[in-house]
Amino acid sequence: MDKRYNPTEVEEKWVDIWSKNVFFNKDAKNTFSQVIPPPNVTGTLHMGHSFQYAIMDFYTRYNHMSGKKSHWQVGTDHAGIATQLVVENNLSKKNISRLQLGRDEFLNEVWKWKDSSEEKIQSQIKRLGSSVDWSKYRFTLDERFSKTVNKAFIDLYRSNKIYRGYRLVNWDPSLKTAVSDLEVVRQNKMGLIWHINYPIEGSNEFITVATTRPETLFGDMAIAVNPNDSRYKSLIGKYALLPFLNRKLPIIADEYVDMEFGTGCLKITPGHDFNDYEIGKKYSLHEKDGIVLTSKNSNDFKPINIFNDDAWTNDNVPEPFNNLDRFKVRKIVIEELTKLNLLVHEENYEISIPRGERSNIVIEPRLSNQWYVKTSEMAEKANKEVRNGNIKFHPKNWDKTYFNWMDNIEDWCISRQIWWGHRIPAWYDKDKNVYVGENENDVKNHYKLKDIKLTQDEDVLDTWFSSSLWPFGSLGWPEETDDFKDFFPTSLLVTGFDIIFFWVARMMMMSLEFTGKIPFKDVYVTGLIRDENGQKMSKSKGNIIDPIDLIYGISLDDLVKKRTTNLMQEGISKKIERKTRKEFPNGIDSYGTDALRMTFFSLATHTKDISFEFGRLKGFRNFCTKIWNAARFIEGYPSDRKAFIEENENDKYIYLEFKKTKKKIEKNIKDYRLDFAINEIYEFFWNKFCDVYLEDCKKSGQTANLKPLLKEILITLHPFAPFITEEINSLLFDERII
RNA sequence: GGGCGAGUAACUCAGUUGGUUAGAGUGUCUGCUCGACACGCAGGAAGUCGGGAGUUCGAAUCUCUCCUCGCCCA
Repeated sequence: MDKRYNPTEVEEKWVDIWSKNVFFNKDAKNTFSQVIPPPNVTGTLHMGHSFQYAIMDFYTRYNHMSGKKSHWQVGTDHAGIATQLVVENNLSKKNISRLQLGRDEFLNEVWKWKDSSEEKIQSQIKRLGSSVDWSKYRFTLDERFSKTVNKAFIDLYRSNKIYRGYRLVNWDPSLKTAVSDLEVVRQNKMGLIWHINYPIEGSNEFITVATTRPETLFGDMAIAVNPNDSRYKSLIGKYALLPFLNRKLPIIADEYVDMEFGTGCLKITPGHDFNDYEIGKKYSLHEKDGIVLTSKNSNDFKPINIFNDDAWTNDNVPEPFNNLDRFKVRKIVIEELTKLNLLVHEENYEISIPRGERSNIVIEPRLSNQWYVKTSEMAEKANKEVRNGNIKFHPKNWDKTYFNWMDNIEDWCISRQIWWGHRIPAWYDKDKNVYVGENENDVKNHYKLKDIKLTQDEDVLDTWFSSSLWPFGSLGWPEETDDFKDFFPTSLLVTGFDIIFFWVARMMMMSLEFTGKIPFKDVYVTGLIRDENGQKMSKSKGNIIDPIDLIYGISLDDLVKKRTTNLMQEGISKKIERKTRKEFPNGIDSYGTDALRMTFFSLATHTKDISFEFGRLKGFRNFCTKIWNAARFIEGYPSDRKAFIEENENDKYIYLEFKKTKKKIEKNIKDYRLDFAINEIYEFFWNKFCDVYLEDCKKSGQTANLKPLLKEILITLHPFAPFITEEINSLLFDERII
């Protein structure tokens, strides 16, 4: 054995072996299975991925070594909006726009990007030593998985669980697509609230409304007050006149209005506010000849839309306000109201601004046709499985977060007005009738259509729709494949708390819907990896650490270069460089994958935020060296003994300790406490095996047990540190652990 | 407004059902290049466990309350 352990050299050797050979207990009765949360093909993997993959690989290896047929399904996600944006940004650097290229040409570009990103991701997964079967690799937009997605959509549609609806959605005006509630991030900020006078018809009086969005007044359809509000009782039933347009707005009374808020009078703008939409629907507001009417017939409800898809004002807005950006309109509206003496008051007010998760632009509620999944019934079924304990969260407390959302779940908007994704399998005739099916022929057969012209829906599905099918789709569903039969439902899901709603909950709903089974039994919810100061790692903060750099090490200059190239804001690069040079004056050392893995395990505590610590990484690198050196020492005491035989007090002591340690580790693994487990093995190996037993063997000269004991220890240690254990095992015993 | 979580050694964190002198890694201090290992060995310092009150023979752990910080939902 070399005097010093050289992790990268050894690891590369095993990476090569493990990525080509699948270890598989093919005749075992018991199985263990899990699916990878497919990483987005937007670029490369980060610390969070390697953290979770370490845990997944641990359980795959551990279960394999326990004799189970164990399978870890690998794959990647097309990540619709995210990937499309990356490619669009790259093209815009060359001054090419998506529209210039056209749909097909643009998609070609995205596929090219996907190929290169996929290749990087695959090699990273391999480099971490992940024990997956590459022959079973799936991509969410490959032909087979697309069939799964289509089938799911069609089945849901034909069983009335998907519908198309014209209603208010979260609209991203820069991406020009609808996004789901979950893709909207709220930002609280100090803003302004304006008090505006609306004249009362046939009098000199005014009614004063308070609003944070004066620019939407062109879409106003009513004024609402609380029926118990004595200030306004006399006005109920009268009309207010909308400034600039003189549209007659009914003054309606509804308990919904909070008397304490603003003036106690709300302008109702059903086309541009979710709460107002509900009120508008309740009273079926509709405009006729400049008068807004109410009715009991919900079909009458017709909200007024004042924006185009880019959130510029449309023709429902008069001169000089039309064809302008919404923020400009706001400015002019305020100016003109002031001129008319209708602006009463303006004050600071804390507002909550909805922004697009991806684009960061202010989201505009917008009326449009979209596809929805009915969720309430599915959610109830999923909840039951959690309540029954058939699906368990670890740590348990996450079920509260889960229920908090599921108990208030809304229908899920699944259509997106982008190009990269699963095209919605729906066709329209010239009268806009909808036909859903696998393809045009299938549609014509199913609906018994004659030779009429059909056009396919332009939209694609929300990425999370396909992801929700992943646990069974990736295993072959709807085909009854061997993998599906053997490995579904899966045993375990390892994922971050940030996607419990996006993904975990939706997989449960879809899995129960299509297979009648739960998708997984245990959900191991991990925290999110932060930097050493608990800060979220991000390019703009300049605190990103690439797991590969921890494995191989990186020079200071290269690290600075990596952190400062391709920044969105060029200005911050100096600051990032200064910070980086101060924090890593000598760059980053090479630590090796085993040390990184073990660090992750020790950090896998039950907290939400996990600060990645170099101190700990160093500690585990030292541990690897310790293991190597102990083995090197033992190598010097050849022995033919195959099994450990208790011959003296020292032997009795260590073997008992070893048994106790193994027992504790097994319990920790069952409880999903790898942080405890790694501490147990660390403590045993260093403080008991090395410091006590080895020293004692040196003194007594009774060394025949060293090799057999080391062999047993290597096996226990293997899922924690697969590379070094496999290497030592092959050097000393000329065998393979796995 | 509703929900969840955090505050323990210089730093980052454990502390699993309340039980001897509160643990780990890193850092730090002293001494050691002696045949596995200086990425090491031997030894040491370091904590009024956010504040206050209570329950208990006994509280970092349970209860109440206050302070500070974070996240999620509306």
